[in-house]
Amino acid sequence: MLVREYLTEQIQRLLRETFSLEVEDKDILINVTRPEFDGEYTLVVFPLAGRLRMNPVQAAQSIGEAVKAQLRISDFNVVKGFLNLILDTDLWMEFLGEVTTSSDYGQLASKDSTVMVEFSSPNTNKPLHLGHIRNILLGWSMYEILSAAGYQVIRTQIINDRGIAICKSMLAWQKWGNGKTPESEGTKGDHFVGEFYVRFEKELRKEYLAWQESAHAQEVFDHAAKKDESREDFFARFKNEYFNTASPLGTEARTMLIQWENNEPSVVGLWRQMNQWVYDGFDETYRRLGVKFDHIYYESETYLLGKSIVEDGLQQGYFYKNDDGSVWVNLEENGMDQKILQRKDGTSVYITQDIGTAQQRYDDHGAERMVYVVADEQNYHFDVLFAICRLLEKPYADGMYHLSYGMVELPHGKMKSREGTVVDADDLMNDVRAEALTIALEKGEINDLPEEEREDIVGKIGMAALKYHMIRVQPQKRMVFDPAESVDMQGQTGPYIQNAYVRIKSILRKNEDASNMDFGSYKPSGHEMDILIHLSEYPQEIEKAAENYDPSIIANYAYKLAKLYHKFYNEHRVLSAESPEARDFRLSLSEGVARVIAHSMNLLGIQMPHKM
RNA sequence: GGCCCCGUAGCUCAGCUGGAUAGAGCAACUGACUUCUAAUCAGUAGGUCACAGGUUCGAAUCCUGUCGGGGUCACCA
Repeated sequence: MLVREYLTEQIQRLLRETFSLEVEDKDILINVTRPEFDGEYTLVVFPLAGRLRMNPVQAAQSIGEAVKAQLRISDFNVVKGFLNLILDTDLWMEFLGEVTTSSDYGQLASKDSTVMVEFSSPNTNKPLHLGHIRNILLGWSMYEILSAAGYQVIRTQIINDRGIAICKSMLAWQKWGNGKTPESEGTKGDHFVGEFYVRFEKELRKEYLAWQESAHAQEVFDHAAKKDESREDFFARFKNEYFNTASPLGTEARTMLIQWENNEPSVVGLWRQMNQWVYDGFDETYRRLGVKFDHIYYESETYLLGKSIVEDGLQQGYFYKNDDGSVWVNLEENGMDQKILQRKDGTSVYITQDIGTAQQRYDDHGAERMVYVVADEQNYHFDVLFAICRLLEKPYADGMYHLSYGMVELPHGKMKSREGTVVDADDLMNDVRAEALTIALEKGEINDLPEEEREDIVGKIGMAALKYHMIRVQPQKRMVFDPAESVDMQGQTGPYIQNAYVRIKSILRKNEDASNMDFGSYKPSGHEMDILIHLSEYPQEIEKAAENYDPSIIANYAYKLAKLYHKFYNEHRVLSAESPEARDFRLSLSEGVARVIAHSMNLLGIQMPHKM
């Protein structure tokens, strides 16, 4: 018995049969009744009144009478054009029975459609940081939410394992690594490689500064600087060009890239080795975050397919060749610019791999939709990518969606690796865990548990705090993250929601008589009704979160449910209720809340502890 | 400058596919643990929903413009 579904269908039928009015689902606007009025659900009659040729109050009154006579509605009242409905208690009890017994409340009917979700997608030259965490959490919860909404979902990532960046780390390791390995240094592989990337950048900067004192640099400055431009501004702007032209280190790195593309065994061997170190490190971080992938794509394996699609597009006249031999696409008709797809030397650019990867994925899995979880700084990139796929009339073009999210910033501004202000993912997880441990020890509830169990609980609490903190904000909003204040554990937080669950589990553990539940003619209180109503909203919220690609909807839903339960808990006794019927009802209600809390939090990748 | 996103309480955010008197948390203050876990609850205080027009029975929500913040407009990824 899905309450909202029942109301919508039945009112639609009733309007047709009793009022000869044919209306669509979407014209039946049903809200949860505001607390200051009597009722559980409210039909907004304004849109219907005109079509019934009545004023809103009359219309609401006559619909109310019909509804009361024909449906499982015990009473109604009319306020202006709002028809407030009071449903039969036994309908609610039936609903509660379903929540507590069926194993799949919150699992929507299969939609028989495959969706692919791409997330994380790191570069292989640096460890994961705060920004990746937001990405990974969004991607993971979209996977869970879409699955609950009835889709077949494939989790994927693209690993940018080739290009100049990884060559920088490789070169630095060759030059200054002295044969060290993550094992020899006892360092996590991704951090190990990241250090060499940083080392390279440091040496490059040193080299660049020295070069700026040379006669050659003076010459370049005299020629290329804008009028009134300071040396400082000019050389800041010139950095990339320096790397690509005058820099000895740059030359070495580029040479390495060419050797890689030519499959030079020594270079490819080193590349494999360093990437493997990174993957081992990433795997550990993913494990701690509780995420997995079904299919991992590597840029090194798809960029050639991208290049061949570009070639085909050129043959078929979708793209054009410039005088210098570079290949372009003109998207001006779509309100975008012209975009390069292949350099004049025939090498591919960033977007090429995405073109190839999309095709590869469609061939592999036939997904009708592909969701890309990528920061909003790449909005334009994805507009262009999707436009190109439409231009090429790819069958998957219309199912592509960019789940764009705002950057995570620190109180002082953006994270900058150069200034050492990057918040490392592993460090952050350690911090929140430590904070959770401190609070748990103060409370003392879990002090007597075995070490292993305690670790498990503290880990769940810390991760809940971190994950909830990041998911509760709508994706498109950028967020400021203050590592100094770490993450709260009180108020609207993950642990607050876990606490409601733990309280319920504690009650259920103490309940020895879990045999037949008999609610008799128990009439739920206002607080209890609020919980029932909110429980009944759950399927719709999942649908909404899936349609809008917005996990924050579930985060807010779960919080409200926990809040309602805490409130109820403080005002009602469960085990020592005033009657056996009340006790049975409250035990059931608690059980239902625990199930839905666990289910909804699982959609966010958050696990429940049994004690805290 | 063009295009995109954001602007709601001191701070962090809900509410936005038009509905009733705009809601939470944090911070501040006041209460509630011999009573199923106080990581909780109850209360006080806090608002020109950035601004100005428009659309209509009704606008925080939709449209237009303005202002403020961010992103992007690379043969970087």
